[in-house]
Amino acid sequence: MDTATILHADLDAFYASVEQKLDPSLKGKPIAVGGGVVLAASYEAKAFGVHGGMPGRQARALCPGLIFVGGHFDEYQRLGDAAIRILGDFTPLVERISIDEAFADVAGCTHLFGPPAVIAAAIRRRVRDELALPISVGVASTKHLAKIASQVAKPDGLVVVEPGTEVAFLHPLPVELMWGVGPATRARLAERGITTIGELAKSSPAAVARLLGRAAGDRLSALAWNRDPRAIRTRVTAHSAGAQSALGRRRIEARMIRRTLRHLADRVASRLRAKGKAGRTVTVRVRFGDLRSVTHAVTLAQPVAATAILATVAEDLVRAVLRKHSGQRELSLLAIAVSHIEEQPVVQLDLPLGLDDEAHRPGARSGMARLLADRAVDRIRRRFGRGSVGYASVALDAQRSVPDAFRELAERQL
DNA sequence: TCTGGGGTCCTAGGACCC
DNA sequence: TCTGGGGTCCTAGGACCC
Repeated sequence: MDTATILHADLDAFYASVEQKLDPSLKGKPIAVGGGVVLAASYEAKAFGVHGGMPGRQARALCPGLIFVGGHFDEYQRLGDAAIRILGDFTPLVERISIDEAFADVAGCTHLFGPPAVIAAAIRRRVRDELALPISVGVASTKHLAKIASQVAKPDGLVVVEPGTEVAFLHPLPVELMWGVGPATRARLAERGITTIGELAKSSPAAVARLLGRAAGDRLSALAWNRDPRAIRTRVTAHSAGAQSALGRRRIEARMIRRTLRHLADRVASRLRAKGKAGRTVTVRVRFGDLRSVTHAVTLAQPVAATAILATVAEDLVRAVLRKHSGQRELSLLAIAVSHIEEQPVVQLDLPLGLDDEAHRPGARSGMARLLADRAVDRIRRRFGRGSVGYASVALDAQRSVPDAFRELAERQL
């Protein structure tokens, strides 16, 4: 690894920066996107301890001058895409990892644009000039190190780790800057007196593996010596799709569970259908009033993409969970996820409905009929918008804490 | 610090097969 | 009577990331 051609580009406090760009009077002020829940905070707000996921009132208590803004979700998508496109003007080797963050390998384009550090500076300039947004970039020989470099560069900075200086750069830094070290791992390492990446590097890999498990131990030991060459992956598709809904604290009640699961199943299944996919494993998560959560899963013989079937399977799973935890009185969250996703060849729309065995049972609606009904709904929504048609009981449910537009920003390509 | 939503990966145990 | 090994799939839970 004697070249440093990997870039990691990361828009700073992205949603909040977009709001400050759209309304310059917000510049330099502590702002939070959201209302009941903080979806994103500006640096000025973060300085007070405000962060994403925090309840609005708690944020207001921490930061009395905090300004709440509603959120321009379409703008986030548009500007995020535009920033990634600027990377793409330099190289096709771009791996986007979220709406506001991507890796790029510029090894093949230095003859056109100059050394990686020059390219990184050009990218930052273009994002500033064309989009009026701050962006930090790290340049290094590996993805992981480039990512750490961009973190160190924040806000609105550039850090280049020259070949040969990697370990000297890495070792004084705290372990929690490593990808994969969160609160639990940090605490476990700290018990052993390990707080810097250098201290981790000097611990025996066997000891680290005993502490954190084989895979995590091996990986972190490799990272600590910058021996983790991962390739840029330009086409990454998700292996699962899910949706969840926080409920506050509600008494367990069948009708409310039904409605919530319908809505979640609709979100997940329509995404699958839009990509011609279906999944065999259905997992539900139930979080109780005491915030303890339980998952339950089933793998089906046939993949599902029909809303009604997914909803029914999910209801059965949730019922089983509730039977097993009959002491619980309240729910705080329900979630559905579908995995084992596979291509679902487009079914012949003109196939006679009676072909499905299920249809021979009196009163049963066949899987095929359900899929056809879903497709009709999908078409109407494409023409007239998502809210134009849906399950009536669900369409009325407008009191969700997070807007669907915000959820969509986090969805990954299936 | 218990607070939102969409994801990934790992571990461990059990079932089942050869 | 319990002795051996390897592989795959499934489920539940945990940690982590943005």
